[in-house]
Amino acid sequence: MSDRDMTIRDMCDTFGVTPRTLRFYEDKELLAPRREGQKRLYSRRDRARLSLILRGKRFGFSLEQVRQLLDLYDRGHGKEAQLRQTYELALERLADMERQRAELDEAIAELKRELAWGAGKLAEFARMRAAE
Amino acid sequence: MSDRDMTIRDMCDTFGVTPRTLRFYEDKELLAPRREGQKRLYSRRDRARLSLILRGKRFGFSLEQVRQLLDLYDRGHGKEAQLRQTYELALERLADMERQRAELDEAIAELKRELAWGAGKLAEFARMRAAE
DNA sequence: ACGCAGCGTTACGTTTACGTCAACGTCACC
DNA sequence: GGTGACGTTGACGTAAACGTAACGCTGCGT
Repeated sequence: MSDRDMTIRDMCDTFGVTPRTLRFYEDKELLAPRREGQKRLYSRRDRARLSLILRGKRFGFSLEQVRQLLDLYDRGHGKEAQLRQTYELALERLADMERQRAELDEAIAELKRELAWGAGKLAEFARMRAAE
Repeated sequence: MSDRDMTIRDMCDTFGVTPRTLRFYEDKELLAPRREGQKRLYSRRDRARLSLILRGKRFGFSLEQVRQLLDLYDRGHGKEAQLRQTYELALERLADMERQRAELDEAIAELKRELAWGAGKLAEFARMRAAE
């Protein structure tokens, strides 16, 4: 039952997305579920792709980048050149993410300093109340 | 000369923003420079506010949140209650930022694992070429 | 047979933080 | 008295990733 086709609702429940999102991804050519009459049917392969899409988003890839990666993956099934391209792109992304983390760390440190200052001020108020 | 009013261009050069940005902030009531005829003149106080705005942005506050903080700051000049509110808000932001960093770390680790896998595959290709 | 839940398409709305003209004013300078 | 350089307002455009109607078809339960 785990490898049967799923309806759009099943997919939404499984992956925590809305129908609109799935149709949107389809529109962007990230997904291409089978049709049975009007209804969309998502195969195991579609589910694998959706997993990759969502993972890509967690990594901060844009949908467009994800699409390129999926295309590469599809077309270059194990072919070295394609893998290398994917690899390079991921490396760049990693660099981006580490830059982001550095900035975030910096901002966190700065904010903590401000908070320490504020805490000091508040403690001052507390002492004033106590001394009165 | 450091505490004289500045023109919009001076501001842009000093803070690395565009005129459009300054007008936009004014529109959003984040800034309210004096006018001399038509021209905007930014006082030392305006510059201080802009610093705070940009710092807030680095912290991930939205402009709307920044506006609220500036209002609090203005109206509650040193009054404990206002300071406390600002403090609380900053604490929440800090929590957000640390959550973000945790997610980012997680994503980085995951991406690194994928990269390691890719590197392995690429090494395999290299070995194949060497063995031929 | 009736009604409604659920899926479908199409198309416009939303959010944030500005960018990008367009059309005009004004000031110094040559 | 042009010619730029810089300033102004106003309005529309942009990006991403969907949300939100609006309206129709269809199957299912009663």
